[in-house]
Amino acid sequence: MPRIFSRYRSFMCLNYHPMSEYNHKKIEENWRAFWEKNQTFRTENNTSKPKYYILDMFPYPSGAGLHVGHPLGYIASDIVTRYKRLKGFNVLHPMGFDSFGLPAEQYAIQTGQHPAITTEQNIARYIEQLKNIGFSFDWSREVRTSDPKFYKWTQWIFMELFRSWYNKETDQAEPIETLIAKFETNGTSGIQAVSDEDTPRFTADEWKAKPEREQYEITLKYRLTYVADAVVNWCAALGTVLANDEVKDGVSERGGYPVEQKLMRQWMMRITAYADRLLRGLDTVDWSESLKEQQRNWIGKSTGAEVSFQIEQRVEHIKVFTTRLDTIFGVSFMVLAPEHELVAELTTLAQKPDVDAYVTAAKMRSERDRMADAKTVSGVFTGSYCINPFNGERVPIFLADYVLAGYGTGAVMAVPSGDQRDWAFAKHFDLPIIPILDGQKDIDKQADNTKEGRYINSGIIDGLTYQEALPVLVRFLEEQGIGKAKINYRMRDAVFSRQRYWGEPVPVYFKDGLPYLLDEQDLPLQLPPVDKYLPTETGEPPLARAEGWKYKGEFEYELSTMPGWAGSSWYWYRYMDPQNDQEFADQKAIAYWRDVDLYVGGSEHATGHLLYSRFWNKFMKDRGFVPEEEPFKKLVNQGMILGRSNFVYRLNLTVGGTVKADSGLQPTSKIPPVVFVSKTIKEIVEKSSGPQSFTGSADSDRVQQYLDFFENRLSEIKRDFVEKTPGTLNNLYTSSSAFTSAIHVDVNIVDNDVLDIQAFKKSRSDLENVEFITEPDGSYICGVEIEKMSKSKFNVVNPDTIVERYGADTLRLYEMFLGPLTDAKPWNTNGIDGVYRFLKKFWRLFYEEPTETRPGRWLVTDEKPTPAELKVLHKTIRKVAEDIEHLSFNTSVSAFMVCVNELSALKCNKKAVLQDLVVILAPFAPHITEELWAALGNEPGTLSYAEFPVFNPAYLVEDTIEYPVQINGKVRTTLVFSVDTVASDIEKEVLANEVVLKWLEGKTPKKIVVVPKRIVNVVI
RNA sequence: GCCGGGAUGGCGGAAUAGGUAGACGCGCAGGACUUAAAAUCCUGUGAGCAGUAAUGUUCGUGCGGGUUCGAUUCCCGCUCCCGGUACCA
Repeated sequence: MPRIFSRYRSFMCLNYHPMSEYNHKKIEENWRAFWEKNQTFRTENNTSKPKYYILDMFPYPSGAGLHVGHPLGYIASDIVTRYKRLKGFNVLHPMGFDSFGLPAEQYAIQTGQHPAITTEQNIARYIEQLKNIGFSFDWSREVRTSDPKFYKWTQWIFMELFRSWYNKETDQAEPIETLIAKFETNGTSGIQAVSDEDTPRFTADEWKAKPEREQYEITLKYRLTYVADAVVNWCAALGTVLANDEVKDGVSERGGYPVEQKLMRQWMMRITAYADRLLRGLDTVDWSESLKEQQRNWIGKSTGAEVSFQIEQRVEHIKVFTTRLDTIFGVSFMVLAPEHELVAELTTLAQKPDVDAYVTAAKMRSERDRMADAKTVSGVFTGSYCINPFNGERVPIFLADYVLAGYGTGAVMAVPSGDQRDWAFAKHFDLPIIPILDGQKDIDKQADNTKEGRYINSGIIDGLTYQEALPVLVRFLEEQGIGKAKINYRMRDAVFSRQRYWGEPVPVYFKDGLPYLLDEQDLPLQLPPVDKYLPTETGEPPLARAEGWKYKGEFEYELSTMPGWAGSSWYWYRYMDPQNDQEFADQKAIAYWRDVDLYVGGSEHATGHLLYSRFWNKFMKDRGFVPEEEPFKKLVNQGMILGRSNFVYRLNLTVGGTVKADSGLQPTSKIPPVVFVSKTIKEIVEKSSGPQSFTGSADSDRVQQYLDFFENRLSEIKRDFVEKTPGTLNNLYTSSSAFTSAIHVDVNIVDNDVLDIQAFKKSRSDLENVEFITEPDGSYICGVEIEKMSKSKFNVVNPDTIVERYGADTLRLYEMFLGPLTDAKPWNTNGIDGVYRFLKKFWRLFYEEPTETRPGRWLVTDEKPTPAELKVLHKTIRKVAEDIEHLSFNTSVSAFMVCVNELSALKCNKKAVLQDLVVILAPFAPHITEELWAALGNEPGTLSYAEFPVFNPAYLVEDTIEYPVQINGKVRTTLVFSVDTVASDIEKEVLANEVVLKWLEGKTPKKIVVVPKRIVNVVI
């Protein structure tokens, strides 16, 4: 009766606070429903507010659901989003799904279920999980790359790429018509285009005389997307091309079938046209230096020269690219990739068996293996020679698999005195190592790539330095017509075809062997139904299975689909105007949102997604579809969350006994009991039987206690086993080689490395009757290892259980509290209680702790805050605002903790302080703050668009400073001085200090360093 | 192999211009409340040595050097771990 009364009273007395106890479940459910109903986070495309676009790399919706690694970046971006709203920005913060991909296709192959169905289910689960964490996404803008309404525009961009060429003169992409116009007026003369190597030269008249088909064929060599042969991992047994990921140690991961490198007709993207702009653009974006460095290295711009080596007694040349033209007189052999187009011609009859064997072996090795293997030297002599154009020397031509066909010209001029790999090759094949610079040292032991000194054995550049020699060499090259200065890029054109089902169909059909674009009104070209998601028996992609799938009922479609990165290369524009069916996005919306102000995602996308996106963006800018040269102004990589795997140790027991030959007993018929040993026991038993046993240490009593405990338990188990399974074969032996086996155990039934034994037994039917040898106190301690979070390692932690137990606010704070956003960090929930306690303590500033008989009273008053309270508040305002700007969220969480600790100590319940605190905490913990914001008398739901409190430095002014006083760099005491004390006065007082005098021992200090407002150091 | 990143107490981490190493949280230990437990609150907590204690002192930021009055921070040389390496996304 009294309980009901007081609850009723407290409810009536105040404007709004139905809840005096911090009930995260109720609070969070209420506010999530409120936001959804009121569309709190819906974003408009035109307001007078300044725009701010915060983007998360959208996830691939896998079947395992969202794990705690996913939200890390989303929480960070949501904090910035909510902060920017409080700062008066109109923030675009959308979410969607990169929903084409291999896992769904694998699943479809296994189950026969259409990938669209599983993808749909996975997305539904992701959305539910994301909504549970309280992100302020504008869900009305969600996109999915596998939705035909979306991929219609991916296909449209592909078509625009096909309709474009790259004009080096204007340094941008242009419609193919401008190229044709040039052909019509001047032929190929004066055309500076990025194109295939084998473009024919012709005059305007010749062009006009060509038949239409031939004209079209010529333009195909210029378009930004084109068909060419590219090397792929071909697995004949599976009838398909494999991702590098799916190849392990040269064989397919599934099934272990052989994989060979095979050339295949593929759609390519002429990203190399943009190499230099991709490089230059990096200087204009606010990304981490390491990320930019990775992209620079990937693009790999190198300045050098291309030189042609005439093949002896033949008309053909071998072209090589070198960045060290100055070493040309040191060339003692030539190395070609085994796939080089001239291999067959160069191979002499005598060498043919060796060469054939080598080429076949190289086909079996993946590109990465070939590059990674620097230790073994392998190669084969072709039997042919070429001529060094600088000195006329004969140069033997070898093949070696460390030279890759796709890089540069697929040929390398080898200079063993200057390049370690060439040096090793020369040693192996006993080829000459010619010194070329007097500055080279010890070249009989290793290569020396120095540019120091003057040239020797080097014909026209003998006696010159590097700087002097280079122009001489380039002039010679050009005069003799044997080469030219050239800029080379490591980056290659991107393969755009996938021999897969679950991707965007390419909007192309073939007529008389030539590719043509579909009519634009026929977009989207939808994925046709197929009976199976496998390649055909003849090795064609799955789309070949689609029956009657022909363009206009007549022409063959392209059968490959687009790669995973197609949709993600432009998706951020779709969020600006996601429903538009006339354009990929309305130009007005694009003009307003322009680019992404903050992009958050994993560093594993550094060279894939982020290069392709920049490439497409630049292309779209060239063609006038978008306004900005760079799409992502600022970018941060969140660190990977590693899983903390737990292990149980299964005792390796064998059933034994002496079996007489005539006994008829089957030794294998008895299964030993399954026994799990706790970690400490396992370690002690292992150590005590190992070489370094415990002897005479202080621990020896404890060790003996554990050993006795183990022996007793084991005897018990043996006795039980004998009783339950009578017979002669009933002895149990522990293995001496592998005492136990570590087995992954689901981390969700382990708490602080202590196993929930009951839950473990219940988790699988075969574990019901297992035995445990626990610690003497009855607990079972698990082993620990940090590894990648993955379902197969049973270390995936699902955010749902944490949200259920602690609430989304705690999850959000805890993920941020784990450490710096950009660091990789192991996930463990050991500290989560501390964050939860913090929220409860924060709540206690507003509500008294409830007792058995009555709920907690509302404590907040309208009293004027004291200077001490204002100091705490403003210190926190400054720290949190700074931290958010620097994306240092772990430190702001601890700043909140310090603030609440201090306000609790001051017993501060004043609205003037607490209301500001609610606002600055809101981006981190939106639910609890919405609740308290309303309880403080504000209109529910208005917190998201409130105003971030302004920091007032006046509250933080100090009039004294505590100086640490060091002797020889070690702090020995501290002294307090008023802020305006001059250095000489400080010095005087420091020298009079008794601690300092003690250390001086009567000597005069050598030096006294006084750093104003910082520190004093006395050097003795 | 190549490119990029990282390493600080028992654990996650802090020290944002080279200036008191270990903020904050977890864990642990002791205490208060309780029949008890949970929850909550209070105190202590890098390691060693000396001291009843206050305290003093030495060592200490992966390893080995260097620059500096002073280095977790800057430089040189290593070790180990992680990411990427062109069809995972």
